[in-house]
Amino acid sequence: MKHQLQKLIIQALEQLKRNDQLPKDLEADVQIDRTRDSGHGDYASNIALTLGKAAKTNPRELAARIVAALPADENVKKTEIAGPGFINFFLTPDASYTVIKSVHKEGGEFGRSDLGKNRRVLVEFVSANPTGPLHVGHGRGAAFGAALSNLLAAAGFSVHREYYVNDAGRQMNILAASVWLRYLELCGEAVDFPSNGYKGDYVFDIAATVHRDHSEKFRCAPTMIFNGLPPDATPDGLGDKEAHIDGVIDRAQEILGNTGFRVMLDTALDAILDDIKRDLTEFGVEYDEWFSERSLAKSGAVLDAVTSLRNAGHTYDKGGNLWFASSKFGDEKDRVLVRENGVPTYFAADIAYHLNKIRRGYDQIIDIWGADHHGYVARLKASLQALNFDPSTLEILLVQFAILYRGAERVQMSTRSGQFVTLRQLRGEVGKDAARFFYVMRKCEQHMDFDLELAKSESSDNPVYYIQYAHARVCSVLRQLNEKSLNYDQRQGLDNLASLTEQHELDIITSLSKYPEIVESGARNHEPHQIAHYLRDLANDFHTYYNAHQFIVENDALRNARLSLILAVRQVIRNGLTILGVSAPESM
RNA sequence: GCCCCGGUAGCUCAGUUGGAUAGAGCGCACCCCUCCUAAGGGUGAGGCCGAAGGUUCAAAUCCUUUCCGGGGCACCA
Repeated sequence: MKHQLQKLIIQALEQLKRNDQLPKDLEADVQIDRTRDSGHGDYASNIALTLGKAAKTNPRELAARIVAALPADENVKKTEIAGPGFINFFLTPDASYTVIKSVHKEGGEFGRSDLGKNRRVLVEFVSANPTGPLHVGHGRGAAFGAALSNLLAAAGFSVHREYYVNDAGRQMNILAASVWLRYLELCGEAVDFPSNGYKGDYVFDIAATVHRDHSEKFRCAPTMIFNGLPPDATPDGLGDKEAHIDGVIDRAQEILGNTGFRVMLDTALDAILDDIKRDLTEFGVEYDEWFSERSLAKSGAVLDAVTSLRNAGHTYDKGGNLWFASSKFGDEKDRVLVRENGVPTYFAADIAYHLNKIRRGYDQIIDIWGADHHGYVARLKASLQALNFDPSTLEILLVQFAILYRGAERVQMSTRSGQFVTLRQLRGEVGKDAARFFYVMRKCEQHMDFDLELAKSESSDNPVYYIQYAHARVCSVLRQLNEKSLNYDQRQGLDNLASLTEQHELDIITSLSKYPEIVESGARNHEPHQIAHYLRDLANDFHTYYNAHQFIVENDALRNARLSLILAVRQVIRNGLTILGVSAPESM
């Protein structure tokens, strides 16, 4: 409808230009907005206000000319000029009813748009290090990334969902060493567990797997490991936990050899990655690809990336390290690519990864990161720019942590102690649907309070419940219909939409017609929360209607018309919830 | 020191990319079931859009300055 009105105005403007009532070279960006107040009609355009100056006429007079030049349209009942020069459009009732027919005809496809024109988008999200289970911070990235991907797909983009597996690097080595030490404990050795090691219970489980499969093959005396190492950090501030754990890793690699160390690492990686995959699947989050960091190093892509930067003349040696002059491209300072020991940094691998993404030919690349990584945005974009790629093809969205509350009380979390709230625990407590919905209720970069009590409550205070209940209620009405030995006659319903004249009904029809616009604007702005808020409003419209009117009435035509309307509501709720990854139950 | 995010009703937040009289939920005060789920609905009170300048026909929205919260970074992946 919006686009249609836009066309009408453009035609009117062309007409005026031909009549020399407007300058020929006038460029106009025709905006059509929904009115806030129904007294202002259904849609409004501010075109006369924006063109007033360039056309050297006062806006109201210009508006009058545009209206006079406007071609007739069967959907437009009348136009009015209002306020400082707005053109208000009033639609005919028939035009409004069309949306119900569209919903019935298009079903699950209703609301889809071709905004994306099939352009290929890669969305990378979660990508948590496989060093432990996902926690509630990752949960928000997962829910947001999945919802955004679905939303982009609904808006006509061809979406590729990807998880970057950090299966190389120091953190994995620390994990492998941690597993080994726990394994030694299982063998009966007494170990001073490093303060910087991974202390979660899952490390014991992995160690037990190693012990079961390899018995005591990797056993050695702890003194062989710890003698002569830099001391670990102590509570009084002495020692160095980083130097200590690095020492432990070196000893582990010496004592176990490559293959033995690899057993620790791979057993851990397999177990944790499997767990993460299962966790995400249960959370309703699916991926097209799990991209391995290790594969980049193996294929030489990391060294290629470094070489490319060097050949482009943007690197230099200092203090034994190879630096990238990222400050020339907007970063606040230069960054190390390859350390003096010859090991490329995580950053170098990240550059290689993004070059790989670009070479795969996506029109747009979206990274969804935790907000704690925001310092990396500038340097990564700098690297793409240095290699002559357009940095705007890469869009990095930062997701803030969610702070959990139980009622008014803040839930404490601590990664250090290994006692964090996992995503799995959260799902167990509030359920998948509530978790998915609550996570995407806010803009991603906004801080969020997640109230566990509210998420669990079965009342109208809880928006998930409220929306799902509206869906279930429609289903319930249909069951009632059957109990009264009546059937829904779609044909008759859609032929009698004109009998829907109650204000509640007209309000719902307006809401339904907004859905495609919400999908577009949500996709354009990367804001799935728009869908969440929209569904809340639609559910509210429905419950209000339900309370005010009977649907199962004597009059066949009216009854079927009303049923057509509420079935359309059910369909749109279902479509919206599907994008958010929330189920639409038939009964509750 | 630098960077990011936020400041809108008592609370939690929307606000259609700058539009007409700033919205919703909760909470509060009243009210509504012989009726498809009261797991619901209605009415009302409640606002200097943090502050000050600026940009223009028009600013909660854009720019500058400033105040107050929250988070992050300072050769670690």
